[in-house]
Amino acid sequence: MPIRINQRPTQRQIAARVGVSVTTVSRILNPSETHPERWASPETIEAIREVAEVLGYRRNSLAVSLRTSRSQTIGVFLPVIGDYTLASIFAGIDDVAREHGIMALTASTLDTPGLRSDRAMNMLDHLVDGIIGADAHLGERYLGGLDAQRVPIVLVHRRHDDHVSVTADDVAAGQMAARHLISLGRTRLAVIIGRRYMSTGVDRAAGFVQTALEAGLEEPVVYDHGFTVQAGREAALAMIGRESVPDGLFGMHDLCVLGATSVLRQHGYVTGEDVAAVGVYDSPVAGACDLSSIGIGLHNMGRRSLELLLDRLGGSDIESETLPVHLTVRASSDPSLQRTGHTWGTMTPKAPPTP
Amino acid sequence: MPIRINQRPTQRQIAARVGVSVTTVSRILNPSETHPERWASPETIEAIREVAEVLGYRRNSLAVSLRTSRSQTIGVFLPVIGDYTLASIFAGIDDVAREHGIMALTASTLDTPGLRSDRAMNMLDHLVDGIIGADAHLGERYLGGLDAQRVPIVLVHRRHDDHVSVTADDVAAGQMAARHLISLGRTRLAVIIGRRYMSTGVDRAAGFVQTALEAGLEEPVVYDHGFTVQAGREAALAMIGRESVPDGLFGMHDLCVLGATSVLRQHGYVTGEDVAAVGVYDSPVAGACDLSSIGIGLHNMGRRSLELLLDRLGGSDIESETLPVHLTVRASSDPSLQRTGHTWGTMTPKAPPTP
DNA sequence: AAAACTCAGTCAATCGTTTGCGTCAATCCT
DNA sequence: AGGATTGACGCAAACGATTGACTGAGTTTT
Repeated sequence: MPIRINQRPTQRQIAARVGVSVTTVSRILNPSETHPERWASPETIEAIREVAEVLGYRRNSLAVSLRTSRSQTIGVFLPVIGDYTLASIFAGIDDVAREHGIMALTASTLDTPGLRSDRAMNMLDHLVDGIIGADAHLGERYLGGLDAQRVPIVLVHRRHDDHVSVTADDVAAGQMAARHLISLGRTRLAVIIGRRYMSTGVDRAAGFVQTALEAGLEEPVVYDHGFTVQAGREAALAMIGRESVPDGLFGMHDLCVLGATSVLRQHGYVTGEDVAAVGVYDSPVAGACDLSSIGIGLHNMGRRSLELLLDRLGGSDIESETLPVHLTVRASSDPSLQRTGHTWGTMTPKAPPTP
Repeated sequence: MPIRINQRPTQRQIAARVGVSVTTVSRILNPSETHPERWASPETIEAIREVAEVLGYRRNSLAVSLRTSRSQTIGVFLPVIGDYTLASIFAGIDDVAREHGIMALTASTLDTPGLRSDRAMNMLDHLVDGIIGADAHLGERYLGGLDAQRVPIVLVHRRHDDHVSVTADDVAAGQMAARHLISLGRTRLAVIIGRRYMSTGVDRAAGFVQTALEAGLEEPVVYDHGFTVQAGREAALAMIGRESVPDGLFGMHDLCVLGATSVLRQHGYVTGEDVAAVGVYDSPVAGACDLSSIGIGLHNMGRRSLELLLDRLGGSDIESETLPVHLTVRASSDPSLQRTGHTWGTMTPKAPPTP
């Protein structure tokens, strides 16, 4: 008896084997929640279940989607994939997707709106039930071309007035960073904000600058070179070029702070002493490099975004959420803390292993 | 004239507007490569094109897939998402996918074979045309349960005898690391390999150990705590616990090396001097932290994996590929190089900004 | 004993495309 | 002039599942 030769078994085959109609098979194999009626006798049910089992039946999601116009699929837009931050958010999304048997179609859009539209079209062709966007730009409609298709959209990480979003409390993060630096006696502050279209950096800078001004400091200098290591390097070079190296630096991503401090260090500015540095995301490297950082529950942020989208798809009204942030102080801002990190070849005396 | 009210326009609507059959519409709107015959008069073609345009027609990929049993969709399995390495590979895959109008369904499997099978089932329900797996385990069949469904599989990053794979030349990477450390006069070597089921770590360790032995050194100690920062910390603690801190350390991931050196540093072993450290992947943090590292073209690796899969789907025979690796030496292994990295609060004299 | 009500199903349409096989006129060939 | 070819299309059956409407036998109600 050939169980499955090449093709996947279908309901029709089960129906034939059991001697009922596909209707009955369909009704038994996935009882609708709304009408959980008994559509068949216990024996028939048993028979269908058994044949399905032995044949290794699995429903064809595509056929279901076509019929029901619900694809159990969502689209996820990431500005870049390959970055810890976005990938972590996606991990949270993936988590919830798995729990709900949903598939995620992913596309990285490189923060290029044109690319985003193209890929959105592509996704809609696959009838995604909803979209999660991590690549919103301030001052520019998010997927404006998709108005006609009313597919629910939830933004994550970056906010935009047009849509519900799940973001960190970025303003609070900025305030927190500024207060921390000020409490350490730092007076000449600077902030690397990523790009001007990213609400994350903009909001953090807003809180940062506001707090600095309220404390009577000069207005912090804002650098918008990006959020990568390389961007941090460029920002640092700019600081050096304009001969205004800050004594307190806040960067919107651990990586750009590391990039910046590496260049500053090259020019003689010792991190933790000459310049206190604070990053964001509290990524693993921050821990390994003794970088003070403001942690954001990225994984949870991803989770919430899909949970909200699912609520929305379930018919509920949803509202934007703001997640709390917290600061972890390390030696990069407070040199009194033990340094564990990458102090390659310093003159620090070697200690014996602690017992 | 209502252009599209709520539903997406269909071929039927176009057919009705133009006054032809859906057959003709279908044939015009996507001429089959095999039979590029003229199915309609120039005027009809023009009319169909125009109506399609004005209605904003887009074909329903699901319906197409159902009919043709080709979904233009692939499944991608990642062990973890949120890691630079895997995310970069995925970025390469995503690139090719975009170029070919293919959608990628992603699932992270946390290196748990059961989870992988479950999600594979899910993907097959969506009729993925093929699968790319970055989470193969040595000594364990990869997706063995999927034999009946003969869906093409290409492995990436980690190899496995059962399938074609695109990997880095991991053995060479290990040899390269060992030779480098040996050339620096290091004699007590150790290697952090990730987990024993990862061909990456195992192969790198093989090359590393072999080279060390050939050079007449003692056999390097192997640590298999994992590849994360935390794993590196644990490995370092193990080294200290067994009182055999190496003077040359090779770790299979920049992050675990950073984790390890941070702990070692805490115990007085200065990176670059007491212990020369080399990582893998040459990630941005390696640059920022002056970590010597063996770079692998991860993005390209991802690209090649999907390109191979597509070749396979196109009917070609495909073979495994091995990509070259290259070492970038920085201060973590060679202290004579300029240190730029995160030397928080050292006593290095401050230099004036270079002009 | 007729009406009403379950139970255990079936029928057939539908989702949006694709595609092998016609068809019907006009034109071409010899 | 009669057969063959070509151009321009249409029919209808898939693909695999869902679902509102219906049926026919048995049981209960009044």
